[in-house]
Amino acid sequence: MTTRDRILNEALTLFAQNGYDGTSVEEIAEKVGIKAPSLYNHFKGKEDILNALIDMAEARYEEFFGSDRHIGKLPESKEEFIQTAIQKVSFTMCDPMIRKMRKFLVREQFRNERFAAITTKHQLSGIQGMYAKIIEGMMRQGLFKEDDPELLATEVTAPVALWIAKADRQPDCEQACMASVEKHIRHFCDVYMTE
Amino acid sequence: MTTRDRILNEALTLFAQNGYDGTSVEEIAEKVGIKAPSLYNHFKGKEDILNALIDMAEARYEEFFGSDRHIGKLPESKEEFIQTAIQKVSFTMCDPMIRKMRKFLVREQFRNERFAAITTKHQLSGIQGMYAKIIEGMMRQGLFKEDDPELLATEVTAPVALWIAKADRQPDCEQACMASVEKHIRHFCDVYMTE
DNA sequence: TTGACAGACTAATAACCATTAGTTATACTG
DNA sequence: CAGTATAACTAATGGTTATTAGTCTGTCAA
Repeated sequence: MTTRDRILNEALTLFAQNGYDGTSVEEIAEKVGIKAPSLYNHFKGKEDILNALIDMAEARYEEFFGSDRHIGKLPESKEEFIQTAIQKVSFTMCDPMIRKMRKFLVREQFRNERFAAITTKHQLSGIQGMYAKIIEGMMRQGLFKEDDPELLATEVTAPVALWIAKADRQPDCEQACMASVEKHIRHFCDVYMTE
Repeated sequence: MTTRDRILNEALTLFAQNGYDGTSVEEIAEKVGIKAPSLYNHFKGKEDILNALIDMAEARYEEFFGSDRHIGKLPESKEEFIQTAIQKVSFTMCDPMIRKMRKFLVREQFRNERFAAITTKHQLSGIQGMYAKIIEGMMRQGLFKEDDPELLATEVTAPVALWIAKADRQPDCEQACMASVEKHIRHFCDVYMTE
């Protein structure tokens, strides 16, 4: 792993923990194991690190939500839909790297329009669009009752987003949050799926 | 309005705009119209202001979500439920003071357990509990189909919370957000209410 | 009128922070 | 081996920040 990558990594950790303004260049350098001025061999300055991180985040979400590849094959039963969904949520909630990205974004979302747009894509339009496609596909196969896929996507994903946010704030209730998520998804399927 | 209150007011505005670490004591004093050192006649220091603000927020949410008074009389028809809900959302979304409080809280939610708990109360448990009571009451009157009131409360409030958050980031799409909210609430009522 | 007090001011301090300049050592490349 | 680029270091600069000490002014009660 290159020094540049290690800097980005430690910066993300600290920004997620204490925010951009709450983190000093010296802190970052210390975590990397170099002196602060050496950091200027890799980045033009503190803000340059921030921009590199938001570039990363944008690329990641673009790749994840933009292509249809991540949708994979459509679930073929109610139980498969539920299991797939829960697994995705559990991963998203607990994976340390994704959690750091998310906290970083939540903290800095008001910094400028670009941060705002990426946050919206991540929290709302991205996941919603992805699930809209899945639900639309399953509707065509008769697994979901006829309805507006976009609306259903919002209704299933929004509560999950709030519970994930709660788990980010209070990591000790991850299990409780996952239980709520499962209960919610099962209820959603009971209402909107066929049979 | 006392100087102390003006300090709190301007501090909240700046904290919501630029965050706690992004705001200097001098900026606050300048907005109030006094010099920075004079501010120490009213507060022990910068962090003291922060704590006073979070005290305010906690008291406010405690009063708002704790008592049953704010629920008022239960809506007696589908349309009344929808109109009441939309009006509440519109007010919450647009009122400048509430918006500042919300942005302040979102920015500082990771500061410590207290901030985290208050944020959760505001974003999740508070509003959800309030709507659970309303829906439960309306269920008893036969306006809602028999179901778990807590689950329904989450399903109706969570998407709204995300759209309000989006409007906080991108105030130019308040109208679009309100339109989405209305569409969502109407759909929710079509699915879960009787008739 | 006097005295107390709240609350503003000026001035100063000590810490911290991002950044720059200049130097040195190590590791490839011809 | 020579030369060059990379990337680390030390030291210093300029600016900002929170905070404190001490002083001055106006207001109200005795």
